[in-house]
Amino acid sequence: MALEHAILVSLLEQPGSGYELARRFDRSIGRFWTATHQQIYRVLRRMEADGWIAAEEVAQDGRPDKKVYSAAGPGRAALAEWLREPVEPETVRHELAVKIRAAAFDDPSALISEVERHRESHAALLARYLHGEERDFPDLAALDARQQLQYVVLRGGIEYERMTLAWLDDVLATLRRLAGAGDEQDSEFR
Amino acid sequence: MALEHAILVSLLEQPGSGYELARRFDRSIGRFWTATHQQIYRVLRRMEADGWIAAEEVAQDGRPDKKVYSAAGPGRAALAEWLREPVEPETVRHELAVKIRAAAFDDPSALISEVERHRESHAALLARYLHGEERDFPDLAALDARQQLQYVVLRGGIEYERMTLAWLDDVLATLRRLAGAGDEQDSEFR
DNA sequence: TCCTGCTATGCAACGAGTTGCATAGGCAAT
DNA sequence: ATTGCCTATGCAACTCGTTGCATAGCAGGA
Repeated sequence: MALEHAILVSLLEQPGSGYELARRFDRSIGRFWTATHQQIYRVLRRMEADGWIAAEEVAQDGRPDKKVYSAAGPGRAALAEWLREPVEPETVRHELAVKIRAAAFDDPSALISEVERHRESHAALLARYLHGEERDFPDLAALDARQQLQYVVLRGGIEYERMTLAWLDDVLATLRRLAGAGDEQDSEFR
Repeated sequence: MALEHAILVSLLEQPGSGYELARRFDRSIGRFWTATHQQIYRVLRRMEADGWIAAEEVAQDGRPDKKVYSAAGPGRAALAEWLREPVEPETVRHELAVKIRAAAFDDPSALISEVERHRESHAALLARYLHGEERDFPDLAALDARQQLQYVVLRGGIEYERMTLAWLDDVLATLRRLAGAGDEQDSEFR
């Protein structure tokens, strides 16, 4: 499990409460590691019990109190140890790929609007990444080590989205070709 | 959950036993949807109970009997229904991306050999994809609908691996630059 | 001969992840 | 006034996924 490590990294970059972490996982980090607030709260409690992180109660006005966590020494040590362990091969779950192969046994044209929706959401994400690139990394010469590593991960996201967009266009062309051919075949029976 | 649907697609493409399915998930399908034999057996039993698939006991000599499953009518109907439902946004788990950001709080050079190993395994996978492309899709003009859809998924895999290789080179260059800078800084203290 | 490995299926236990719901105050709009 | 949304945390129940182990016959090599 690496959720604990993803949380540690996030807390090292910036301390925060469970709620704040959940929102970070919905945004930036969440593009590389997803988690719900339930998971995060549970893991935070375990990590605090293990001494990986330290909590501080913070009173707020007009809002519920929050517990702000930050990474502690044992947490940093655990992270360093994890870094030296080999990663297990990524488990991939490409639902759309399964659907595309499934379309062979049904009507391929039924998938077109679905793929178009995917295309749009990937295009929107790419735009957000590019915006973040301009905003967070304007001066390439002035980046410290942490920023350089954040930036190379962002570049990976950008390239992934570009590649995915091109592939989805390829998929759409294929589906439309098959839908067209299917129509022609139907018309032969008239 | 889409494991059931991935299994249905696989059985529609070619009937098989639980064991055979598990091996397919280790190979071709497994690049887009992973599953262990335990999961597969459990889901197969449920699907058979629901009438989605039909089983036939097959005696073999020199080997244990096997149960060969094939997709039944209700299974096809369930698949068609699923095709019309929108997919939930893919849950991504990019452990390496987390590690790269974590490296900012430890020694970046400790990650280099890890990334190199990843690079090699992606290069090997790309080679296998390209080999499969030559073997399974030599005559592009003669592909039926099913093959065209399989091929467009394979093209996605190929482009993904190419993109990943390029990104890992980018990551390696960044890590080496940081490792070099770290060494130089150390040497200033001598 | 023994050990390893392959085919083929399965149980039991655990850990990870999801979903629904609850609390509780504040804010803004209808 | 009521409705709905936001911050902030949490319980309980469930499903999904993983790991370890078991059986059982056959094949091949040390």
